[in-house]
Amino acid sequence: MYVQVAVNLPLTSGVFDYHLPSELEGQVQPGCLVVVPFSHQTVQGIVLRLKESTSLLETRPVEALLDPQPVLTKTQIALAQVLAEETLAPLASCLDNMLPPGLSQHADSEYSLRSGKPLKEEIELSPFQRKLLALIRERGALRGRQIAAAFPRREWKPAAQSLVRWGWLQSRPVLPPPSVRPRLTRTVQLSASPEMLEANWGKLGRGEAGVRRQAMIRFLQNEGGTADAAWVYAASGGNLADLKHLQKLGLVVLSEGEVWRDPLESIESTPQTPPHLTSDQESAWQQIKTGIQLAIQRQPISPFLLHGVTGSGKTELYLRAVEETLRAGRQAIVLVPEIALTPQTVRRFLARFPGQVGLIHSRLSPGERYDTWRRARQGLLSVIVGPRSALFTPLPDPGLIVVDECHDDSYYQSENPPYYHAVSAAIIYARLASAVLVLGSATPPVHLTFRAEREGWHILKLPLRILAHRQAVENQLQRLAGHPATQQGYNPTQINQNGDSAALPLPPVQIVDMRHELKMGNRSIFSRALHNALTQTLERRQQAILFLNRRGRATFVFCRECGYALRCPRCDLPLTLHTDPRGNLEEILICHTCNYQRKPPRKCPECSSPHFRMYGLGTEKLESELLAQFPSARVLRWDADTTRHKGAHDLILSHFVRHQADILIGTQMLAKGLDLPLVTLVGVILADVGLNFPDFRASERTFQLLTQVAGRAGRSPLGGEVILQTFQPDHPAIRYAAQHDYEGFYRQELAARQRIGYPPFSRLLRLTVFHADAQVAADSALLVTQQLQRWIELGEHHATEIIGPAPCFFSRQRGQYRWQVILRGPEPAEVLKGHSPETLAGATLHIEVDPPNLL
DNA sequence: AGCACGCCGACT
DNA sequence: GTCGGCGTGCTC
Repeated sequence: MYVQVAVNLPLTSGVFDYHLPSELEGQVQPGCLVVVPFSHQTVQGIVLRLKESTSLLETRPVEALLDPQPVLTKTQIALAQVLAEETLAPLASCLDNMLPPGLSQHADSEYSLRSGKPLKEEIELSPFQRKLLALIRERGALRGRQIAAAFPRREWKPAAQSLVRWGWLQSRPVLPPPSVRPRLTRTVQLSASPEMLEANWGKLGRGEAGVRRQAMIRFLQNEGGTADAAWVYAASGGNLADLKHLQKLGLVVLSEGEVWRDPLESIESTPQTPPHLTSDQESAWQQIKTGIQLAIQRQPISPFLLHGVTGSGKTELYLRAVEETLRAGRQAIVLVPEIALTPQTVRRFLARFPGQVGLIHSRLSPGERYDTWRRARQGLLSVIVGPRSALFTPLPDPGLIVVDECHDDSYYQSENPPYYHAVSAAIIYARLASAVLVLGSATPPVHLTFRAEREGWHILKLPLRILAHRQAVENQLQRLAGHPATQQGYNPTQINQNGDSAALPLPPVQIVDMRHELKMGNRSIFSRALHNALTQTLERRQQAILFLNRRGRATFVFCRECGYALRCPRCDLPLTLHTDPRGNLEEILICHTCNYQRKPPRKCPECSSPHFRMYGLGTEKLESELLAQFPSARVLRWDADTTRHKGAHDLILSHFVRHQADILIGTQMLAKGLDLPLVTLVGVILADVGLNFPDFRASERTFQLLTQVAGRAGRSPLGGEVILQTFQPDHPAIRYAAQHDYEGFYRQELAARQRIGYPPFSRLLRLTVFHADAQVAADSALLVTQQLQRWIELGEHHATEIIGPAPCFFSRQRGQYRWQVILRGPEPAEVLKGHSPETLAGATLHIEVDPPNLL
């Protein structure tokens, strides 16, 4: 019997045949994690399939089976194969990505000191070589991973290899065992009759040991005969040696049982009865329900795009869909952007399906993660809630996949291969598993709506916000009664009664033209309108949110009088201000897509204003300005800087929800699904920030963000308003967001994309070159571009064009300079078929298919 | 990921 | 002449 194995080496796409030794015959199935010899090393691998025969003359044997059960289902293997093809990532990286951290291990080398006389004196070694030698002298034999950890971001390999060559060190290949294991507990059972105990009492031992062992027996008698060993130790002061002694006397039986590490064990959840649906929800629900029933009969179901405004009750539909799926004996996966930012959604799943939910998040220990994964594999968990990686939980028969807030950036994996989008992966997985896919968002990505229209997906709409159900409305009013916040601003006629529930209009949005403010002599970052609204909010003792999307480097060049931002004549994307890379200390404007360059103009080309300059503003500056103008306000800042520590999210949010602060300043975290009842004012300090990012989706992202942020206001009977400050009040992203008009934005954005030939009217492939040396990065990018040019000509891919090379917008990350080349066309990945550009750059190269941004 | 193989330039 | 640089290709 032979097996086809994908070996776990990051850069191998190939599969290899091995034979099964007789002791493993019958044990190994597709999806099993095995250890195989590979060249001179030993590596992990995944069995893809069993084979009766092989075309090879000779095969090597599978060395070991690491888990008696398959670690991947057949559907997952199929998913990995499709994913590898579509993302141009090695198959090994796709398979590895599906295993829980700690289970999969990569082959490594272990370096240790070597006896005998080295070929070179110690003085002749380089300083770093001596440092490495000292480390191994101090700590003994070390694996490559450990050395890498000791010298972060340092090229240690050449030094280690030199030391091996000179005879100072020796290396041997090793494969570490999985670092996660099932946790076992020892249990003790009293196995002797009272008479037998009596007879053996004298043999328990003298002195303290005897006392301890007697205490053990008494404790077990009290416990009814059986107990956890840990409890026995605690009650008696004894240890394992004592128990072993008792076992020898035949008084107790020791056994080992497996326990699950369950992070949700201590969370109490109150089961909740499902609320009634509004008529919109009801009609959407009927369609999803039909889909789930058809999926049970293994009929192919096209995805559901659930477009529901903030607070329209999408989560209730997810809950019902899960319920229906579980009823059919299948399981469900619910993807959420980030657990820390969506605690309210997560809590509802825990409450509705007590004991059946497995929650995955970054704070889980590897052991907890592993156990959640194993319980899912066993069919002991039916609902998995988590981030994009939760999609790869080995459920036996997933019947439903929900992607909540499917527009969220965190669904894209950009750190390591495979570079994939969880929505694209979910579409593939749902098809392979005959599962229903529900993609929910208040602002579905343009390309998804486009695809939904063209491919005939089910588009479900929830255009109305649910205030709450009648009882909840009344409870809330009662709770707020007497609170100063309710004295003004509550207008009951705003609430439209609709059957059993109430719908609430979306909050009115006022656009404030900051150019006009400047003309009127107001140079503050607060417009007069926002200043007044803040004053009123504070007087009424209500709460406000101030939003400033200062993501990364949000400095850009535009005219403060007319709002004009200089754009690239070739790409129609905003130019970014830099110091000249040629090192002459001059400032220069660069297009981060095609590398067009020009000098910054002294005055605005549009209106000749001299106020044409770089503009930078962050949340910190905003906080100090706010405190200067409203000294009595209690201000909280919620951004990446203030949430570094564990639990910071919860702390800041609960502080604000309990009204221990009046104003919450934040970045895009504020756009997630928060329900903050007392917030009546949302102020967007500068809506333009994201607009001027040099990216084809800048406008879309700005629209999404503004729409989501505006949705935070007025979610209670108190009502609410949104003030949106901007230098470009006529920009479609801002205009349509202010009108809560998704359809309008979608149509105009689609037209704009078609004009400039960007997705969904073309596909993009991005090659990003990284190197610590700026010159090397630039040179390799050019080399890559020339090679692409040749491949395009050779393969006659005339529909594919090359854009760039150009430095990336974030031109330096973690000390590495970044350059990019874009391929654009109907199928740009075709150009790379049969080639491997990774090997020609002299620098690290990342290849992304359908990159969600070009920053 | 390693490591052998192989083809060029700088030393004995 | 050889030692060693790292580009290329292979590992069932």
